[in-house]
Amino acid sequence: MQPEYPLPVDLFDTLDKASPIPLYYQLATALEQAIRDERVPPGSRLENEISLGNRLGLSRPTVRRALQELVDKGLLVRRRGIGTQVVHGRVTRNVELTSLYEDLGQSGQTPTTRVIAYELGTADDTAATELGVAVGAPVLHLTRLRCADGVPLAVLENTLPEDFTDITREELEARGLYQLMKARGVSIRVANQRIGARAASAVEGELLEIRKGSPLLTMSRTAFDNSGRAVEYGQHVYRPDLYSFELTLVDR
Amino acid sequence: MQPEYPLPVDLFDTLDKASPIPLYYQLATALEQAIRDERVPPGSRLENEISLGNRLGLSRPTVRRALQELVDKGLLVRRRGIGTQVVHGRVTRNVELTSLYEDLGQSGQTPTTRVIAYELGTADDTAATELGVAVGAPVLHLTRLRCADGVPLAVLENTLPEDFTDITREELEARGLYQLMKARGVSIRVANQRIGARAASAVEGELLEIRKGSPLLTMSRTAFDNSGRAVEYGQHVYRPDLYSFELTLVDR
DNA sequence: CAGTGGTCTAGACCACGAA
DNA sequence: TCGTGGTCTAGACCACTGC
Repeated sequence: MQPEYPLPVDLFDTLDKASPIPLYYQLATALEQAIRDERVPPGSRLENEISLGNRLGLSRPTVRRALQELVDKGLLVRRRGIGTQVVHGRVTRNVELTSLYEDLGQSGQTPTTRVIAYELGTADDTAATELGVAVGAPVLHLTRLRCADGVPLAVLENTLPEDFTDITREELEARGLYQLMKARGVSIRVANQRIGARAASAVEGELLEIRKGSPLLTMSRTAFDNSGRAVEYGQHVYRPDLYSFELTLVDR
Repeated sequence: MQPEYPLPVDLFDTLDKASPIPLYYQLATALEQAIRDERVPPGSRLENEISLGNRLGLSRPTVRRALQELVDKGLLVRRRGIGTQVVHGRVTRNVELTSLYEDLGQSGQTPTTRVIAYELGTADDTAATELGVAVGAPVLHLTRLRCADGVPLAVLENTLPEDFTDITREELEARGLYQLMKARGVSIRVANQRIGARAASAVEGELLEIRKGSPLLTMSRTAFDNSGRAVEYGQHVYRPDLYSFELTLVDR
């Protein structure tokens, strides 16, 4: 069996039992950073959870919860009777429940938005089904062009329920949609997405500065807030040379 | 506050404490089925976890774990001080760690496979990086055409490490790759995927019976087994009119 | 056999939201 | 003030692995 890798104790000096941040989260974050920095090498076998808990002054369930977080992110692999190992190979980021606007900002690009259409209308069949409102109910229709460092990247079409009609064009050009919704006390908890591809229409080609008929990456999404209500339906298209989706799948 | 929805007790008659199947899993499965069948209506508020545990003869952590499974799947939403609610709106399936072959079978279609290329070769730069082997190391290169009910659906290119060279063309035409690997004692635990789009090449167009230059949905994936070793690198292209990816994102 | 992770219990205290 | 979920503890038994 592979010998266990002694986790540097100083990794966990940052654990603060008085902090409002949960202990399992503090531990998971510290360990994740150590793995990403390769201070804990790929493939190495970690110390068992009981002994780790003793060294850290944490109970076993707390340690387990921290490790499970990293298993779910695809960074660790555990086997009964064997132990816990760091996955070989590059660790990648993941599709998360963030907006494109924030994603771009975090990857060092400057996002800008142009509002193409902004209209109070009524829900068509698709929008009504996705948002769980009646056909013909008042909704807000948005079409935005999102650019990164000035290069057109995506056309974002969204339908929102009536209570977001106080969002202005100016706000939409300055911030991401999720930020604006959050500022109104609505935070997104769950989203169902479908990712596909199709050819660009003439209008899409013009907006994205590509030829009509070229491939587009498509994503349609319905998002729900923390009470389970549908608060957004979107149909987005992306330039595939500039954007793609990354995700990590874990068997559990 | 919304009144709580009394979970039908008979839903949980199937709980079997003697079964080797974990109790939290039995409960999660039973409840998921009840939600999908709308025996528990969308938006309804569930009974609190303590009382649920008492009624079922389970401890609170066990009940919590079952509920958390469904939160992670996007079926439930929980709020402190409020309670647990079923998400509104359609419940969708998810991208899971299964092969296309199994996916098609489960959705009632008949998958078939034609092996286009089968060669023992050496790892190029990309494959070596992804699989974590040396450049020039012996690997198995596969190209397969996957059809559903006789209609060409995807071209699957894969690179496997040396120890899978006993997989035959005949096996590949009869089963999915993951099934063959599992039969050899290798089960896939983690996979990193990137989903994008591009135009079809002439060869791809011919295989998939579409025009050269039409849009393709692309997926590249590196998969790891339960010891964290990379066991597969694949570059797949799909006909976007016949295939798309569904996923559920949850904020945690 | 000894060591590992997987499951389960019984209870405690806390933070948040609603009444 | 009360009920809810969120966190944490201390311990138990089991299943699987490798020696």
